Amino acid sequence: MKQETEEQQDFVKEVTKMSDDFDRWYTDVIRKAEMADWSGVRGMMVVRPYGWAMWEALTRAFDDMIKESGHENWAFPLLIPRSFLMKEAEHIEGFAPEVAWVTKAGGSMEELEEPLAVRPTSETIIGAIIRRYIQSHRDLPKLTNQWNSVVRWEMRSRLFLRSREFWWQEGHTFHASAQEAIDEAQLILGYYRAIAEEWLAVPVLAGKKSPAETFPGAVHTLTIEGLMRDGLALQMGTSHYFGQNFARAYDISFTNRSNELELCYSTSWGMSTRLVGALVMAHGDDSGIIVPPRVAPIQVVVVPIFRDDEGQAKVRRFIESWSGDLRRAGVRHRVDWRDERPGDKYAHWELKGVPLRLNVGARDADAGQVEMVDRLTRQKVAVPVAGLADRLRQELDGFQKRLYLRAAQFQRDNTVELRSLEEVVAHFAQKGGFAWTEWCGETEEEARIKAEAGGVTIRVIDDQSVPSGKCLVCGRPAKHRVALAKAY
RNA sequence: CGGGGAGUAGCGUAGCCCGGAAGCGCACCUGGCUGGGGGCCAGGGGGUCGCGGGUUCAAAUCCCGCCUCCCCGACCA
Repeated sequence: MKQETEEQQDFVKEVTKMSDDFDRWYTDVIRKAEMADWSGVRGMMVVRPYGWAMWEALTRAFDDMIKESGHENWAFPLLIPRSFLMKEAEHIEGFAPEVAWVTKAGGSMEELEEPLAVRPTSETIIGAIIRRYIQSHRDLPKLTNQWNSVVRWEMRSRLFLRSREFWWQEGHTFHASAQEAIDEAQLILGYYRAIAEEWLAVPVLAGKKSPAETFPGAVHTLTIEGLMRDGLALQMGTSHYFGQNFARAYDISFTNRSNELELCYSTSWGMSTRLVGALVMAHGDDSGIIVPPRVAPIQVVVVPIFRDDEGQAKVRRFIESWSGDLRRAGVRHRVDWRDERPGDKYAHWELKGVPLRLNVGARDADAGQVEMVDRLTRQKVAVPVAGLADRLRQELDGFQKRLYLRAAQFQRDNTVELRSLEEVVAHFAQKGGFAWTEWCGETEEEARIKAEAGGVTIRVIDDQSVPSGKCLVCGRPAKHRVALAKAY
């Protein structure tokens, strides 16, 4: 009895193993890595510096991309009058269940004349406002974006993946032609793909969503879907083409070259702090998370090893002789001078997913080298300090690539080709991952898949390839090649 | 929002059934030995037992209400 208790206590000290309980592992690791926490306000998270820094890396990367293609950042109101929100019927119907309302305000809690919605997304308020700035085709395209947080009254929350408040960017663009807007949505999807694959090292499937999964009010929705290590898919960014739906609802029109009044074509697109959760779930292992170098707040951690004051001074001088080079070379690094044992520090930084660790002791100082340990392979190699900064940059680059290849291999290993609903049901009863198949395009058939295969949905439609076979459900000629998965 | 479980020091928990001095492990502080993969010894500090009310001589423990968290569903970036 006593032993059992001690074992349990020993166990809880550690992070839950990923293979034992993925959900518990996920929460444990995010909290122990000091990325985020629950706040005490139901469903609302606090993002801690280590997690926020990863989001910041993504925001900088994406902000650069959209600025390059002419987008501008705006700030639009947090609160949206009910009347604004109500104008696009399909849109409000889609969001109604998860909107939080402000109905009272001021010291005496006076009832407001008109309830204000806390934005769940800003199509409506931006639509209502942007019309003032658009008169002529010369005012188009209007390419807006804002970095903000939004509130959705979710019933069930998970750190980063689903919280009642989350941080994101929402882009909203207005164009003079349908084709231009369609191209815009596609352009942004490409950016999201780059963020996922080149920055987060997560390979994704990209394509259209099925009508049932299309954003409320959109003509079509584009998505990128990544695969997490538990076999569930995760939507990592979406881009919507609205046609003239929102322009019609909000009367956003312009005078075209022929001096006729015409409704704008619009898009919207977003990626959120969910991506930080994606990084955790796509790369983590039993030791903790693994952060892709390009978004890592700390790319290289230096662990000094010494016995006494004299040894410490020696190691310190040695580290100082090259750490300036790392800084100048843009290698984000930290020297861990905490008064802990080396083994403690190793475990600590592995949990936090720092890609490279340099162990540096007196012997290394004498030899003019450091011991470099890789978070992925755990292999230790001696590296001379001459040219260290360049070497580390190469290593980080290689690490980023290996991390991507590892995730790509995982995706390949967990992707199958299926032909019938029976096969789908049988497959997803056993495993996760993606399953390519062909579908007739009917919403009822899609609903049957979801119902019979326990929540399996169409994640993406691959419009590039032409289907040759029959619908997996009804057997009629297929219209689309689609990837199925269980998803978050 | 429906069904189930839980909230005791920073973290993880015992105690609750059967009311009667709030304990343990980790973390933290001090000193010492240590130091190349989670080390050891000694001493020490830290608690509105989630919040509010009730029952009782007495409540962490029983009763009522609320808040928060976890799991399962329906909803979802």
